[in-house]
Amino acid sequence: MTQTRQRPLTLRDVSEASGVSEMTVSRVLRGKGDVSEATRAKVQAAAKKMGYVPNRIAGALASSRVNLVAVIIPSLKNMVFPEVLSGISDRLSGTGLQPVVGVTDYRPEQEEKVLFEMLSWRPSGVIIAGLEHSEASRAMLARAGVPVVEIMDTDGDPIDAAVGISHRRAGREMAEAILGQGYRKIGFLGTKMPLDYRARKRFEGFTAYLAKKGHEIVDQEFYSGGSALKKGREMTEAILTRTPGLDFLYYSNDMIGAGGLLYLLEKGVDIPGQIGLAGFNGVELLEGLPRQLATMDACRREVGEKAADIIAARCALPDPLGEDGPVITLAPMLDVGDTLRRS
Amino acid sequence: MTQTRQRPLTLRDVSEASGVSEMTVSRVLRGKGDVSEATRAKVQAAAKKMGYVPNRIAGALASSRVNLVAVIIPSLKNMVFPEVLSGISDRLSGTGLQPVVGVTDYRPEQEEKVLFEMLSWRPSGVIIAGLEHSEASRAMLARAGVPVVEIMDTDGDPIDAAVGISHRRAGREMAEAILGQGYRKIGFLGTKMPLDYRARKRFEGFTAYLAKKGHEIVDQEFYSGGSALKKGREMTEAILTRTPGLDFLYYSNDMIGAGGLLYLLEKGVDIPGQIGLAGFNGVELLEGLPRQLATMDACRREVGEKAADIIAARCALPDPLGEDGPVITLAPMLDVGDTLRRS
DNA sequence: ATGAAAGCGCTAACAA
DNA sequence: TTGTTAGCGCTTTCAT
Repeated sequence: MTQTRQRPLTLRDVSEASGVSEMTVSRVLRGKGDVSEATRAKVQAAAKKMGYVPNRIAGALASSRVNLVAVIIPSLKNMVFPEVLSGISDRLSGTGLQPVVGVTDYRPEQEEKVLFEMLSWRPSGVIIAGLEHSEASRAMLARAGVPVVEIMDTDGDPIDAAVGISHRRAGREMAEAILGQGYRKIGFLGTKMPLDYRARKRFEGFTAYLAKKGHEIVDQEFYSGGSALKKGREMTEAILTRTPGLDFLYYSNDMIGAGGLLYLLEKGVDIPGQIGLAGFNGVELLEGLPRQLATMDACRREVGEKAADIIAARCALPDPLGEDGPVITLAPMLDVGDTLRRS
Repeated sequence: MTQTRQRPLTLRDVSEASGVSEMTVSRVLRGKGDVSEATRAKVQAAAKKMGYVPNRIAGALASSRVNLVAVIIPSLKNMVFPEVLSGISDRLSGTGLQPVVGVTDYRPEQEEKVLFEMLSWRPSGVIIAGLEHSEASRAMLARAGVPVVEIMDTDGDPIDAAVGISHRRAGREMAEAILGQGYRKIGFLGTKMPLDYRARKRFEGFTAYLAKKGHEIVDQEFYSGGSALKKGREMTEAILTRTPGLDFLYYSNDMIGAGGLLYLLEKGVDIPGQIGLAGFNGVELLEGLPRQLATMDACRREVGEKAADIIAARCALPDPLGEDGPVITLAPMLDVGDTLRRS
């Protein structure tokens, strides 16, 4: 490694190299204020030649402005959050704001740590998954003095703004569709995740609707860890061995649903005649399966986009905290695919 | 939103609230230096009650120490980088270092921008995917004055340290295995990504070995965008329609390979008798498929772990740039699965 | 064990 | 259009 320089360059170095005052160099590099074309060119040439990289730490401290948006999500491993992220970064690009991602692993203590860590960099805004946070986290968010958007869920009390779907409603609508097609002996397969509040809300909405119509879930199966596709197979086999009469399987996510679908097709089960299936999320993967699994789209990209828009808009305001942000409830879209219609 | 406070709290606020000098408060909060138990307790109580969040910007400026490691990767959308990331953050946790992720979308200009942006926060180290960077990027990395680890690939010239596999060798070994099983009419299916150097190196290694043995690829098919699983189906159909005699399909990633596998099984093709298949990456998903697709593991998790270890170790050194870091070449592991043996 | 002073590299505000 | 001065909120260093 050709170590060109131990000490990073400062504005002063550029100033000396170009014979222009630090202040003017700063102006050129930020594109603010009036600078003559000649000076501008001279400074830019010098900065570029030296390979000057500004020190945002100093800049941020001096201006008390940080172009960072903290994005706090539970996981990167399941395709849903990367899509949200991509919605966020698309909309943020061009606003001068930059997303910075923190991952909580669905653990509240971890969320607290990550949040503290990120807030200590004084970001311009926070986008955080879910409405359930520890007391300490809620307090930090409320005091942070920046716009906060809670995403993915609107069943609850936002601290500030929120963008998402109602998972209770998603569960309810799925139940409605399933009963509507005449399925009655319904099994549920999900994650063993007491802290995945959104999965739980879907489950609640689902069972509540069944109950209202005088039905209930006949059997259920939970898993944790491992390859979701494989777990979907195994759970499907397990639940059908235990309760052979089931005519519908509702999976808490598309990946395990896809595993179940592949398993049942191999077994030669008539889908959706003998058994109907549905998942949740609307992941792209489904398009390549032998049958299109019924699912419900959580509008992940759109959630990210809208959240980013809210942050960007409020950061542009003179008083970003003038009033609470909006609560935007998107409508989850049922896609019956090939596995949820008996007609 | 109950806006408790407009101005974030400072050390001074905690100092006043606890009746202890700023300096001592700082010592308590950082756990450095000798502070009496009584003072410590008093300060901690005050800070906690007020909900003080330290200002790292000021801290970093004053100490010229930043506990951030910049991690720059091409994409979050394909399961490979999330695994690398999780390896990184596991190993970094406990060292006091925090990963910060930037995404380049396989675009060199974007890489340059992201890198500049991250370096402007003066991170303690950089982990960046690939060995191919623009001149400007290489210059920035070389001048950054911090350890740099280039990951995923070791076929080339690292700036400083590197951890990865040889993709040429991965391609070569796959070719060897395929020819070894007697397959001769080989088709290649990949991404239309001139900037995915690693995919290209695998391809080169693959074709070079075939050539050495007097063979060559009979047909090929490329795609871009869309659901990889679905594209895998479509490409497989396309290539076999055009060139029906193929007896092996080598896919540049497991996802399109999985799509091809599902397609061929549906068509009733004898796998691996009539046609053999192989992908690349060793993704978890494969475990749930009807047949285990042959693949080659890129050791993603391990790459992340080793890269993080290198950074952590060198950051702990008095002179992190004393000498160039190591180049660690991991051995890609061939997994023949169920689709690459005729025996 | 605690405090006081100086300054990290930049930018806001003002002066020229 | 350009330069000067005074901090931003912390930590370093040195004194007590």
